[in-house]
Amino acid sequence: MPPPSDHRPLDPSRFTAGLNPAQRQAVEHGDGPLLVVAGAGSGKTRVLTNRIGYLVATGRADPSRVLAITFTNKAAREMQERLRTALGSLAGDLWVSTFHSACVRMLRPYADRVGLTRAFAILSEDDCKRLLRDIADDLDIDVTQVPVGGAKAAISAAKNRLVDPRRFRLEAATARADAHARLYAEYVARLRRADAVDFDDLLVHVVTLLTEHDDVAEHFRSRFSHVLVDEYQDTNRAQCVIVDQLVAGHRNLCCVGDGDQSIYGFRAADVGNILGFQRTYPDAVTVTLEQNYRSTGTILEAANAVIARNEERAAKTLWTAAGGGAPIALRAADDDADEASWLADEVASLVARGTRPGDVAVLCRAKALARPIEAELVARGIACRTVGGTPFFERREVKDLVSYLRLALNPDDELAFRRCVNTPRRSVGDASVKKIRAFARAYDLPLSEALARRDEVEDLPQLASAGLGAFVELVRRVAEASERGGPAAGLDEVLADGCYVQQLLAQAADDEERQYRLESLDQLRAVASGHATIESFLDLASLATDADEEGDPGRVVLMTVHAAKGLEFPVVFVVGLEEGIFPDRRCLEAGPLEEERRLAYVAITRAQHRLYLSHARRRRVLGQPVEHERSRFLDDVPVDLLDVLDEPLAPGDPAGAAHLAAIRASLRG
DNA sequence: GATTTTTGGCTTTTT
DNA sequence: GCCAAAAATC
Repeated sequence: MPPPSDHRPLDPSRFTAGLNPAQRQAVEHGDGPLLVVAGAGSGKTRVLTNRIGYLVATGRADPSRVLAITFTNKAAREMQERLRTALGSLAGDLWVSTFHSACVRMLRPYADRVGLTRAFAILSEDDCKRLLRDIADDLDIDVTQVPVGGAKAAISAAKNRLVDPRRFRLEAATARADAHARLYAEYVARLRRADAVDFDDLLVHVVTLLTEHDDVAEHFRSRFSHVLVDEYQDTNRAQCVIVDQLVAGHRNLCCVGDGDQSIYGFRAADVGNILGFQRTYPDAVTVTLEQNYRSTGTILEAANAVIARNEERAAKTLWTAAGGGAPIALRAADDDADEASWLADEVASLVARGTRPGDVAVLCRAKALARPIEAELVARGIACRTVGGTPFFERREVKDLVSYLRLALNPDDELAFRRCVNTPRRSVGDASVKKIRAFARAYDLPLSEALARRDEVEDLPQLASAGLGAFVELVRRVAEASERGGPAAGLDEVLADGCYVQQLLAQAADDEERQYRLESLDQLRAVASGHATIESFLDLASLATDADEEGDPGRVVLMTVHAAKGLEFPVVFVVGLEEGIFPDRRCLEAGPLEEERRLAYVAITRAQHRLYLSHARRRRVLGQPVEHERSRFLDDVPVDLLDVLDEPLAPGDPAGAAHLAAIRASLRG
């Protein structure tokens, strides 16, 4: 007798209905490695989601043994939701998450294997840099010669390439690299001592678990029967090893990606992973999705023309069944202000003709380029929002309060301690903190122990000692309250006497800021109350980013091209298309521009119906106006696709300018 | 020890 | 041109 079931049996055909042959092949593929090379807008998310649904519906996979990896938390949430709709209650058991969240889940139970406790803290970028600054100080490294930002980037790249401090040191060829090597070694040691990890460690430690602890590796290999990875072109060495290790037994691996959209090389992403997939898995089936369902023929033709100039790529040409559509508007502005004002005019006119502001996106190479445009839109009363401001969990007031929870969980968390020990003020200044730290270091005591024995610290002012007493007591109460009522109760304990709020409001410049800060606190409390334990709340706080926020149909959205990856908009403006800006100056100096070109390709392929491109002859960079030629990527777009607004095709060529002016005059007349 | 002023560094891009 | 950290001052 078949087991009783609460829900109707799922019909697998619902996951293949309406697919084109290539999509269907990918969804129906049986066991073994599968690579889906999916051009922009070719329905790759749909394929991935339907494949999971199909595996479950045909009974080939138990949902609780499927691991799906996405690039952002938002993508994970969306896929989770789609699957929940399609699979009903069955979807609840699926693991859909980013690499980093999945690694946290895998690492916590086995933290002791890599020298951590289960309660290890995940440090933010800020915390890491602060730690590096301390280390540089102790090692007598001059941070004006070796900026910590650069050091952090170098260390991060090394970790993602699985280069340990020893090898890093051997490969260090310059004085700066040598300084980085010394910082790296000490940084790793201190993180471990602090029972803390940075983002990259999440991957590195899981690699260690999977390659050096056979029982753990075995556990996870049998834990998951199918592994699916989205945006595979942006995986790095560490992530690649994790995936390979996880599927080492069954080899049920499905990777989806597009080498042409690999834009995270600076974060150690390695296009080689996707280009070499077939070499790693010689029996892999490769399915290529070339039909685009997103953009007009004109937009696609422009995108193809731009990307075709790259040499390191798998040949692939997107096509669409849609018509040509409107030409691409190209605007040459005098300066950044002119560009902003033109853009605002265009948006206003689009909106007047019925376009919803939320259907319009403005994309730029770097965040700073969005500022003048945002200012202009606001001045014109056009609602907009910029993705990538200070993320919620990086806001001062949020970090202050989260630090209390971190300390409640781990009383030895020194970075959290320094952040909130004197916030609100309790007469424990820098000098007193230094004394405590020196004391702890001298006797090799953990922070909590040093605090308990603060009477033995020399020259600790009476006031500071009393303040520390009150502080330790408060943290104890926070821990207690959190134990009883979750992290929200812990936060309430911090806020109970009102000192923190009072000080926060006193420091605010105006009422608007006060309002904003109070809202942050409310939101934080709301988020915290959704978690039963400090641990789960802190994991979220460490891994959440503001790209996770939902769109608003009433607002034009401004963002970087990186932030726009995976999104689509009916109307797209790509601004700042200038040599030195896009492509970026450093990349121009660094050599081949393949990644910059891919970035341009990603930008163009976000557009569904209308695409606007612009560049400014003069632009303020770090305050000073700088002259820029227009971007080479503009010259790659076939002229017949363009509607040139106000611009001679060859800048600085008087004949060309006169020629076009004549054409325009004749058109007007 | 706290508050204000000054400097300096920085901008690619982010989980 | 902006922000954060160091220095100068109260």
